[in-house]
Amino acid sequence: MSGKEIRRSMPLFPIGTVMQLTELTARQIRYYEEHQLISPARTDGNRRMFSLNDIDRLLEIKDLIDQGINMAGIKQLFLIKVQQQNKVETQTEKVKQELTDEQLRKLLRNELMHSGRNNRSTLRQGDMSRFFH
Amino acid sequence: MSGKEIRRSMPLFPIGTVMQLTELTARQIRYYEEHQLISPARTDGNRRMFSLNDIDRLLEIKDLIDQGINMAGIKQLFLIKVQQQNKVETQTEKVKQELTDEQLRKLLRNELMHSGRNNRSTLRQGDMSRFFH
DNA sequence: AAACCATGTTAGAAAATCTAACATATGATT
DNA sequence: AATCATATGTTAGATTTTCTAACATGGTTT
Repeated sequence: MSGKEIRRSMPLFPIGTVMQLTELTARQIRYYEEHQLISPARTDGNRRMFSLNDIDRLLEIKDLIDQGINMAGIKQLFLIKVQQQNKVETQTEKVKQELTDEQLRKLLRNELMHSGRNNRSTLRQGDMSRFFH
Repeated sequence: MSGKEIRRSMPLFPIGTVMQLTELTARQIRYYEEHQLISPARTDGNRRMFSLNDIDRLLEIKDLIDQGINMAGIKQLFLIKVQQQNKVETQTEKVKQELTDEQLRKLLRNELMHSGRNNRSTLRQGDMSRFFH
């Protein structure tokens, strides 16, 4: 349960890299943080460090902005998204409760093979699964 | 053939991030560059920017150093590695030449399904496929 | 011991990022 | 039309991060 791994939530990128990757300006990125659409980590020296998840989120934000949605709207959409997510999860829990051990094993095996863990979004795209080779 | 993608060769990480990820000091990283074991990109402002490939390589270097191999030895090993790689590739080429179109299609299909593109190393591990979730 | 190798440490300069403030274009509200 | 709010641009000054270059040092090799 230890060892060096890169997780989607690991803060790895400085704002300059994120600017390139998202084609957003530093001003925009900071503004979205100000409105709590993202919460990048900070170094000891107070520089923002972004994770892959942060970048995903920024791409989603960009998309929604392009669709004319404002800060408040985007915040709401994100809220709804987690709710949906939670709903799905408790639903899954419930189903699992009803399964026999044998059935459970099959289900888990299947779950591991497919679905890349949670990241299936309720909204549009914006995740980076399409990126890595 | 365009669009924003993250490639293993894209320079994304500043040296600070690489230090964390590899547990090498800045001094070490720069020293290895000096000896041409890596060639990180530079920003307009001359700051080093590392790709996933660079990080892989640094992890390999670290490993080889731990095994007591020196700069010259590592450089040689890397040289041999590309030669091996090239050999495999021309071999593959040759084989493909001899195939019918039908056979070729099958082979390509297979190649796409398995083997994550080139990164199977001749040496030990050191690639980051194990990292991402 | 002398030389060499890999790394540590330091100093001074330059680049990247930070916050805060003010500026401005666009669209909505009165 | 005048005003307001929103999202973003721009600037200034401070701080952090990274850079190169030089010198220091503990092990190895000769």
